Amino acid sequence: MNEAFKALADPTRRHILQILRDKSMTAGEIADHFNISKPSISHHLNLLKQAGLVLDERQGQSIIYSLHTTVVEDVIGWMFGIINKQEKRD
Amino acid sequence: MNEAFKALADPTRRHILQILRDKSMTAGEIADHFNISKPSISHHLNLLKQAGLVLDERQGQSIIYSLHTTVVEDVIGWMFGIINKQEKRD
DNA sequence: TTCTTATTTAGATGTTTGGCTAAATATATA
DNA sequence: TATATATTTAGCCAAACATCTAAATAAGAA
Repeated sequence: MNEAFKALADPTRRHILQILRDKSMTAGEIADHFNISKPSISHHLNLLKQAGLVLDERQGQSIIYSLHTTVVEDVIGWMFGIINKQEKRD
Repeated sequence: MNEAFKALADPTRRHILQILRDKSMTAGEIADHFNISKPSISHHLNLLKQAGLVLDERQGQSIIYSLHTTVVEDVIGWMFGIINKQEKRD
């Protein structure tokens, strides 16, 4: 989950997740939302993928990225653990 | 909220939050949980404070740090926003 | 006031990160 | 096969970050 927290620390990467929330997209479509070079966006996508926050799938020439929510749920769980004082940790 | 996400990206700082979940502590007591110099822990505490994740209060010679959950709740809200596809953003 | 304890500030250093351009790879099409 | 399109990889650089030691500040005790 450390990689996920690190991935979430960057505003561009959080924005990518918000964009993917609405619909899955190719790397190029995602890049079109930013004033950042495609290689840089590709690098961000790779970090998000390593963190388990997105999935990628090649479709012809393009690679389609989609949200993967399992790890997000894990992070939410961790955060709730911080908030809920009464609940005893294992 | 960007500062909170950045603060959460570091494992030491997340550990500090977990420690403070159980009870508020002085900077020194917190530092005793780590093999890191006190100035470094002090720096982490300052970042957590800037991010609104902890509060500090002087009590005599010591400074007591405590969890502040409001921003954690905001972050959780953001994360839920990522997960819940159906919910339309404003 | 002087000494001790608790904590932070200052300044230095090595590592990580986010961005870039240029080159490489993968696929589709002519 | 040759060319075009989509994306990633490689290599570079400046800024940010995590850590350290030494010095400064704040409060209490002698």
